[in-house]
This record gives sequence, structure tokens and C-alpha cells, in this order.
Amino acid sequence: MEERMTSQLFQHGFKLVRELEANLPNLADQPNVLSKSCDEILNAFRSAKEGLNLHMMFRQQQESDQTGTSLEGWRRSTSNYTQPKPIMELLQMQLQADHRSPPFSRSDVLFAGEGGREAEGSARSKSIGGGELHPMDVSDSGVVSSSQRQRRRKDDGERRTITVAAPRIGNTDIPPEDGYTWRKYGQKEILGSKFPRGYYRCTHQRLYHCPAKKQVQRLDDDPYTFEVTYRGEHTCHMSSTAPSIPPPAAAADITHEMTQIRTTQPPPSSSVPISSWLSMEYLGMRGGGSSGSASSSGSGIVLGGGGGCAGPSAPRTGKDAEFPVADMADVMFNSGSSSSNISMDFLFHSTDDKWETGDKQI
DNA sequence: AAGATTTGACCGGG
DNA sequence: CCCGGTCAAATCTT
Repeated sequence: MEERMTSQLFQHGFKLVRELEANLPNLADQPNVLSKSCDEILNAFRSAKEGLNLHMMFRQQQESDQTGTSLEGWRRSTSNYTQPKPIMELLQMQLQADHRSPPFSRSDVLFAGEGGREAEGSARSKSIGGGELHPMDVSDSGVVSSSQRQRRRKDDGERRTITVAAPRIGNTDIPPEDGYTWRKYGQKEILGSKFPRGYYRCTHQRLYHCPAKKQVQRLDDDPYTFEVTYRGEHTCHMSSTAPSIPPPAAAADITHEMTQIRTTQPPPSSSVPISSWLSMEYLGMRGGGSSGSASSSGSGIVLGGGGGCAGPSAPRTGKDAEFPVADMADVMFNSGSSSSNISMDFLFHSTDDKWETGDKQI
């Protein structure tokens, strides 16, 4: 169990590395950004290492007092969080604290909820994605009955709309990532809009009945800006067995880096007791459900590795870059706490044949 | 093969 | 009836 959490931390680190790897061609001429990303990675792995130490401590403690209650209590407290802050909000919090410009060119965040946060109940009872469990569809003949589908609309509850700047480098068709993985289920031309609107739902809707959805629409007047509307809240990370771990600063920042260039030093996540940010206390409190964006390329950023949206089924190709990544991580660990020890030559020459894979970059 | 995306059709609300 | 949202079969990707 505890090992699993730690492995999630490690996997997050790996993921950051993978992302850095994928974006390296773009970052070649932005050493400061690159350096920053390296710091994120270092922090991620450092946190993982702390987690490891923590496990060892707890294990020893558990062995000494056979009751095991302390461990149990710790676990309970760590799974006691509600919802992880969506990355957007994390960024805002973080940047607010830092007195820096907002992550994305967030012009506004408006809540259009009719007061109800009931996303969970209604969605479950009415079986949102229609298809799977329709009472009406289960005629024993297997043939769909006359009333073909049952759809639900309305009662979506809260809608949150934000505008997000698209990356001007790389594939601008892909709205910026957030910590969640989304699956596109529709696209529609909208009257009066030049660009179609994309409809996304949480990838883990099936597993966790997660009602979270979002719509992504490019603005007519500024194709580099997306308007993202979120509906419903993520419930998919509520699994008691494995809380997702959206490492606040690191994950948020690397996402951000790819989106907008800025130079900033994140709050050293390593200085935050891992137990506390595991329990999400570090993040403040609950978050509304979401953020982000999906991408047609399916390259969703998946945080953590365990619990919910952020994780159990990381769509990332899993096996592809595991070894290079591990090597890289190793190098970084051994090189101390600063990324400055890594020479650009190492990154751009000794392994340059690997960067070819980025066919969708730029 | 499983999962994601595409896309035309369907449905409900205004 | 129109429009926005969703479904689901076909297709693509991994």
C-alpha cells in the first residue's frame, strides 16, 4: 500500500521526465525553462525519496508496536482529502503567493452554477453515459427498444468557464494540459463560431462514474486562446484505496512551462513534508473539479499513478522510455540538487537520436 | 485487443 | 424547428 504511494511519486517523476524529453526540442533555446523543468523533476524525485524514507520509518514503527494503528491512522488521514486542486487553481494559488503573472492568460473564471453541487448523485442515478446501463435497452432479445437512447441534459450543475492560452509553440491545436485525462466524445460546429467545439469527458467515467466533463472551444478572435468550460466534478480519485497524487508545484509548473514562458522558482516542494502534501492539506482544501484540457493526441498528463483520474490507467505508453528515464533520473540524483550540473551537451547530443520521436511537436 | 477519436445521427430544450 | 449536447458505430492508434 505505502509502497504504492511511493511508486506513484516515482512515476510522477518519470512522467515529468518523459514530458521534458518530449518537449526538449522546443526547449533547446530556452535554457532557463529547461533548467526549471529539471528542478521540477528533481523535486519530484526528491519527494519520492522522502516518501520512501517515510515508509521505512513507519515500517520500523509498525514493527516495534505490533498494533499497527499508527500506520493505519496515517493512511486514513492521507486518504481523507476531498478533491485535489485542479492544476489551474493550483497555479493561481501558487502564483498568487509568488506575486507573479497568472499561469495562463486567464482572463476570467466564472461560475455559473445554479447552486447545486450534486454532480455525483444525479449522475449516478441517471447513468450518464447512457450506453452502458439502460434499463430500457436490456430487452432480452438484445435488441434496443423503441426509445433508443436515454440522454440526460440539464442538471449539470456548476459550469466553470475559463480561458486558456494555447501554446504558441508546438501543436497549437492541442489545448494546454491539466492534471486530468479526458476522452473526447464529440465535436460540433457551433453557430457563430469559426472553430468547432470539442466535448470531453473524464477518461475514468466508466470506472468511477466520474461525471466531470469539459468543452473546449477556440476563440474566433484569438485562435491561440481556448475557452474551456468544465462541468461536473471529478469523483474518480475518491477511491479509498489509492488517492491520486497531484504533486502541486511540480506538475502544475511543468504543464505551465509548456504553455507559457516564464521564469520562476517554484516553492520547493521538497521542503513540504511529504505526508502533508500527500494528504492534500498542503493544497488548502477541496477543489472544484477540474481544469485543463484534453488532447486529441491522447497525451494526457497523468499525475500520480494510483487512484483516480490521475491515475490507475496511465494511458501513457508505459514501457517506452522507462530505461532512459531511469538513467536520466539516476544521473540527476547523483548530480545533486541543482539541475545546473547537467550539461546541455549531455542532453542534446549524446541522446539526440531519441528526440526524433516528437513528430507531433511543432 | 483495448482504448481513443471521428463523425453523422439522435435527442431535448428553447 | 433550430441548435447544442450526446450517443455510438466506424475507424484509428497503441
